[in-house]
Amino acid sequence: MSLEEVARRARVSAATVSRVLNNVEPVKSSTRARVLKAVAELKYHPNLHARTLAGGRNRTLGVIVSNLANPFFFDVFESLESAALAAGYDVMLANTGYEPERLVASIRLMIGQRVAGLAAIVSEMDARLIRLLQDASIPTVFYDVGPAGGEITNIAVDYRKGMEKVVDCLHTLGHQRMAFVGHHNELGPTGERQKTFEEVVAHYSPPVQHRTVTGADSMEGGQRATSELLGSGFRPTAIVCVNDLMAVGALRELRDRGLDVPRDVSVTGFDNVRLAQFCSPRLTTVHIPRSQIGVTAFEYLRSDRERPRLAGQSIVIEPEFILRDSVGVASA
Amino acid sequence: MSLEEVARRARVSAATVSRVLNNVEPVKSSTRARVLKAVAELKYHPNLHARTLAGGRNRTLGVIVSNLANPFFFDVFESLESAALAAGYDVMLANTGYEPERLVASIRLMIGQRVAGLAAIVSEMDARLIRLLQDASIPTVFYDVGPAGGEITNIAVDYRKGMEKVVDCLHTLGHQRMAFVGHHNELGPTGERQKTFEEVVAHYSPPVQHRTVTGADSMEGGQRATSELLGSGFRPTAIVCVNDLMAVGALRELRDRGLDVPRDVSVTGFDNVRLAQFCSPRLTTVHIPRSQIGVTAFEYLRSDRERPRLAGQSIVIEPEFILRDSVGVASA
DNA sequence: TTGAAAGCGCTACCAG
DNA sequence: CTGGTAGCGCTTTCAA
Repeated sequence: MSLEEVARRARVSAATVSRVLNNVEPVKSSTRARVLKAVAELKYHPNLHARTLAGGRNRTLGVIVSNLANPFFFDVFESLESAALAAGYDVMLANTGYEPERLVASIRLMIGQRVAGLAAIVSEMDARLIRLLQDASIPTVFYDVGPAGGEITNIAVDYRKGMEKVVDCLHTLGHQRMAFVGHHNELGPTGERQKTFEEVVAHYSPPVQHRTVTGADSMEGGQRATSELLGSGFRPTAIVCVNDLMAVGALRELRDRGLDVPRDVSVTGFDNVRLAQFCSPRLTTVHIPRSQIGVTAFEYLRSDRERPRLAGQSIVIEPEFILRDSVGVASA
Repeated sequence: MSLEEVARRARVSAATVSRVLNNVEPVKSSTRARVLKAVAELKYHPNLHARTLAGGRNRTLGVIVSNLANPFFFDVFESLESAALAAGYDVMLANTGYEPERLVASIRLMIGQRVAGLAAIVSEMDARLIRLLQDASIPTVFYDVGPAGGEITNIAVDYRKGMEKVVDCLHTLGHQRMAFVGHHNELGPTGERQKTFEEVVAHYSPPVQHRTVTGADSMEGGQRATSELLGSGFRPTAIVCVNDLMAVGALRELRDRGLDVPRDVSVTGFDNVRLAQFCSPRLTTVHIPRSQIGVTAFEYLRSDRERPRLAGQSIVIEPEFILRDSVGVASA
């Protein structure tokens, strides 16, 4: 089933069918009608591969994320996608599950598809892969891969500031024994949160005791890490989690051990995903404007109108501390 | 950057480069090495559109889901994807957000891409769209679109049985005033759950009072629907939710109103997503084997080995009732 | 073991 | 307003 067959049936040339399908250039309406009729009768659907090959153009954007099961990534994707759709772009999504091989495969796929732009919202990006993308010379937006450079745009969130507020708040409430529940991936944004936590905590005097544990980026991971933490004998009065998802896991573990939040232990999350308001107690967290990230990424990827090329520049987004019920004054 | 250029640099023909890249047919290893070297130096990535066009074949499967923000859909997708990846297929994902236009667009996209198979895990599928897919003659697996037919495979879950267990359990515990929190989409699986609820509830004597409200398929939707329910003056002792996500929203609303679960009101979900064990109280629900659905869907889509063509047949999956903390005996 | 050439289905340019 | 035709980049016979 091809353009050719439609052309034959409508008794016109392939060129004309193409014009009708892309409604471009003048086509007599009677001809147009005849073509459309043939298209319908033959149940014809243009082959997108052929179209892209011939046209050279490509209105498809690629998005790669680390963990779609974490609402943070989904929200960023969703806002980027709807902005793109509204502007007439298609979006391809790839999920790596933090696995380097899948990241590589996804990048190759996107390059092979000759996407018009790529948003890499992943924390496991390494220098080699960045090079790969640069060499392919496809417009790329990264999320927190560190210093941008060349044709690369980098969107960063000022995690440090957010994390400082969290720890300061806890310290002010009298917490002297804190723990950090992070996840396995030390690179990128989540690693930065952990580093910041440890640095900030180290500055207090009298000193604040602290300890760090890690787990998978999931509710189960948060629960296990918390279990390990508590099993180690350390008795934190506050647990700072790398994100909301893991914080919900921490909440579960604490409850299972008969500990009350926030009376016995305070807990904080990060991201302010919707779940943070639906768990109980409601999570104290740091809001990261995910839809702003998605929309901004798209704005730097679209190429129809002239956009400022921020070569090597990083755009920084400010997070916002949100105090809710999961935090209270330090217990004995 | 094309095959041609690589061929030129390696001083071989395009055909040979193609052979090396697809490692097929005999190629002298010295030639192979030369080609690989040229590929690396040129940072060449084959154009997948050209490849698909020329080859005719296509190892890409399409998956369309209604709401990726609901873990149910994500879980099905994920298991299907990993089965597919392991078997050497690529997977394209499209999310409709329950919007009919996006469903149509997604289907057209998949057909245009000439995917090797399509899994439509959506509840808003209508007869017209099913025809569209049939006409495109692409192997398709539907999720609960009702009676299958023609080349179509349909995977169904015996919701009725699951819902009966839920209502029976509640009735046994003495609940005489029940409410159903459903979502806007009356078609497909979720509509069936609602219908079943109403039918089962109607059978009891003395009669069980009941009422149904609906909202969006999200935690917020569940909260709002519950708010509307309670605002109407009806005082259910048990709230049966169409799925876990909305049940978590119901939990939130009840807590906000100072009602204790399960002491004052019992709540049930459906699906048994991971969240059901991480909220509190833990949700009584019905387990739907999502990974089984994903894997099964893939098995009916793969075409390398001969598979039984279940024309017009429906395969049925059994759900399992899971009693947890969100249910208790009826309050006064 | 390798090369030449014929498409795959479509768009875009050039005539008419 | 419409048709002819040259590619787009790759795979795949068919010969050599």
